[in-house]
Amino acid sequence: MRLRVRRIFDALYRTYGPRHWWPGESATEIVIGAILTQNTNWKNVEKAIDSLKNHRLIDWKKLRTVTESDLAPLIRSAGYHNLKAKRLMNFVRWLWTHYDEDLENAAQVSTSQLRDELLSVNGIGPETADSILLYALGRPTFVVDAYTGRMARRHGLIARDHDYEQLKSLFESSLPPEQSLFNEYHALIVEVGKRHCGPKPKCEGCPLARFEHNESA
DNA sequence: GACCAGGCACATC
DNA sequence: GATGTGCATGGT
Repeated sequence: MRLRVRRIFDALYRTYGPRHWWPGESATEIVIGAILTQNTNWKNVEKAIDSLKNHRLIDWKKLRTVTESDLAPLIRSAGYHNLKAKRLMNFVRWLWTHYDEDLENAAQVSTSQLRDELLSVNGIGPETADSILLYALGRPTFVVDAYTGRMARRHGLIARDHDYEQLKSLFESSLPPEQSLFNEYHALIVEVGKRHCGPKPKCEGCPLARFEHNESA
């Protein structure tokens, strides 16, 4: 199974090449994007981020000065705007309280401790926490998303539904713990996911077609 | 108009 | 522990 995890990566990389992820100009923008993209199309998130940029709000110190009701209309396009305004401010308060508004101050803290701290913030679940750790903080932690689960099920990596942590450890135990590899792999899964591995499989031309395929999955 | 998108928290059984 | 529901906009 571990070999298959690596072979799937090779097949995806050969087809799509490097993805240059995360699409964001700074760690701050990546964290904000990770929260805004929860269950949401990235295009809608980009509009919200542009709107925050126009208000010079991709900045933790500036974000300390606004309220949730200031923020919500600016991120409207990303959906769930009231909820996400709360979640974003929860993160802002956490960063203020624990790291003096600066992600760099988290550099000395172990990945597992940081992950636990992030998960304790209301609105930061496992995928968002891992996205922040991997893409904003450069930690080698694997990000699992809805595409990952479908791909793993349909292409014989797992028998049935596994929970987030089980899927995460399958990938992490199959690969050398390198940030650049985990970065690329997750991004490639999203790419093949968008093209072929949505709720309804679109298998024509899929680079994973030669791997076992469970039609019922 | 239905379905989907790079989740998460909370209620209920 | 599993399952269901609210949160919401914009693209296809």
